[in-house]
Amino acid sequence: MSYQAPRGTQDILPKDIYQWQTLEDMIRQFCYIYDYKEIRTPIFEHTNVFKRGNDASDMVNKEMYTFQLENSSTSLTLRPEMTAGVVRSFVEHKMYGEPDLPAKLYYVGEMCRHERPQKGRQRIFHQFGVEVIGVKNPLLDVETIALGWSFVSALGLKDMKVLINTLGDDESRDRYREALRQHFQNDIDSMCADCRRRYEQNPLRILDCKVDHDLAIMKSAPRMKDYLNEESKVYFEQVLQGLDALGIPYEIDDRLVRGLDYYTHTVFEVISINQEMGAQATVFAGGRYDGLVEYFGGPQLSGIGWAMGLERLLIACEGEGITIGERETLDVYVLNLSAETALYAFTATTMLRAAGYKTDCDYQNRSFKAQFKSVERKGAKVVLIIGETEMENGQVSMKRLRDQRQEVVALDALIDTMDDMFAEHEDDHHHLEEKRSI
RNA sequence: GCGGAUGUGGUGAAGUGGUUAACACAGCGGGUUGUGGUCCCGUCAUUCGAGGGUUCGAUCCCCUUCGUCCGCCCCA
Repeated sequence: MSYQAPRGTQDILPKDIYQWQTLEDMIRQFCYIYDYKEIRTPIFEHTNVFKRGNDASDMVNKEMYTFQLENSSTSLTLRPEMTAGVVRSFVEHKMYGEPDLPAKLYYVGEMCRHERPQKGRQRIFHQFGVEVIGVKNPLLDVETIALGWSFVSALGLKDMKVLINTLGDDESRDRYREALRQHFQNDIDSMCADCRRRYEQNPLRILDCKVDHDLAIMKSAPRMKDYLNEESKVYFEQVLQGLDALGIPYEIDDRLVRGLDYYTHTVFEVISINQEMGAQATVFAGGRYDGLVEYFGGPQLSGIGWAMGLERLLIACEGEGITIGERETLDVYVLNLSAETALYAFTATTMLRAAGYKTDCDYQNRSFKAQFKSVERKGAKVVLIIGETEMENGQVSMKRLRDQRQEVVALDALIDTMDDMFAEHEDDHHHLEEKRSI
């Protein structure tokens, strides 16, 4: 093999595409009901859209596909996430000036991160996500979570868990970060290398260290909730009350801090506890961001959003034995018996297609047997058999697979006969209506 | 970025330093010159991820490289 797709990327082949199409259809239906509008932003942005001065996350600092064209001084980056691009767009198009805020947006698209691939982690992967920007109301935190939760529930996923926490506002978080630094100050040198790094970059992440998890110093570490100011505390309580009211189960996890630097207040992570998930169990996750709109030059408006890894969602579905979408079938297969009748058969095929019947035929002059196997593989409901006799008489032989009924009809009467035949059976009829309505 | 496993036809897989690379499924052809799903027969990898090296000779030994899988890290 001389050419292969780059590491961590994959082709989604026709045999699997129905899953993706079904998933995307469902996503659009859900967002339609919640009155969220789709937004499509560029697949690359100016690097500084993602790389913002204070950002210490690995995603931004180590995993971005950043490039610069030879005769240009502009640095561009393939998007590793959508939130930054969406907020940039929100500000650039002054959506904050539109009536009926908040802007309720959703997207589906591929993201690029230069990570080491493993189960549930690829270099190009698909995310479905929502962003609600312009109004700060705990009910919107609840609404976004509810949208995602009802979506995964509608798919039939049961092994799901909502973990939630609050980081408070900037003031609360700064005070907490300082408290953590002081707490670990004397012991940090004896802790693991990762923790020493986190101590500098993001002390909050020390708390979910797996290596040093059992140290006494961990257990005695200060808790976020003790550093929340009144406003932050009330906000979080209102979010939880909303979730209670909707009957969405959750666990408060005060070690949940999230990796992206822009989060404030609510942060959450919805994980699958299914065995098949491997090490990457987070299906969708997100939080509120108070400072981003302003960062991009807009007014001081808050937003909330989450992103869902669609490959991970499919793994979770597979783990729970959920199949998405149905096998495609064919209305008619046109079986041609000789090279001499090929054009006649092709004409019949074209007539059926023009009438809205999903039709395919043979292009290889294969044997009767081989063609009939195609009929089965493709799940055709009706097979048209065309040989020299039919052609000479301007007819076709039409066989309905359901009851093996076969008749010879004039080519001119083919479509009428098909319509009658399909109308007899309710499922077939339904199928026909669907086709006709296109 | 670190660690471990792995790579033979469309698929699932045997295999050995020595000339024709098992077997099964799928495909295709035929038995049944025009009615399938069963059965029978035939056919189907100058080639063992790629590139180099050792050797009289390498799919099997060595090196490099690429991909895949799993874990760490990180994240969706």
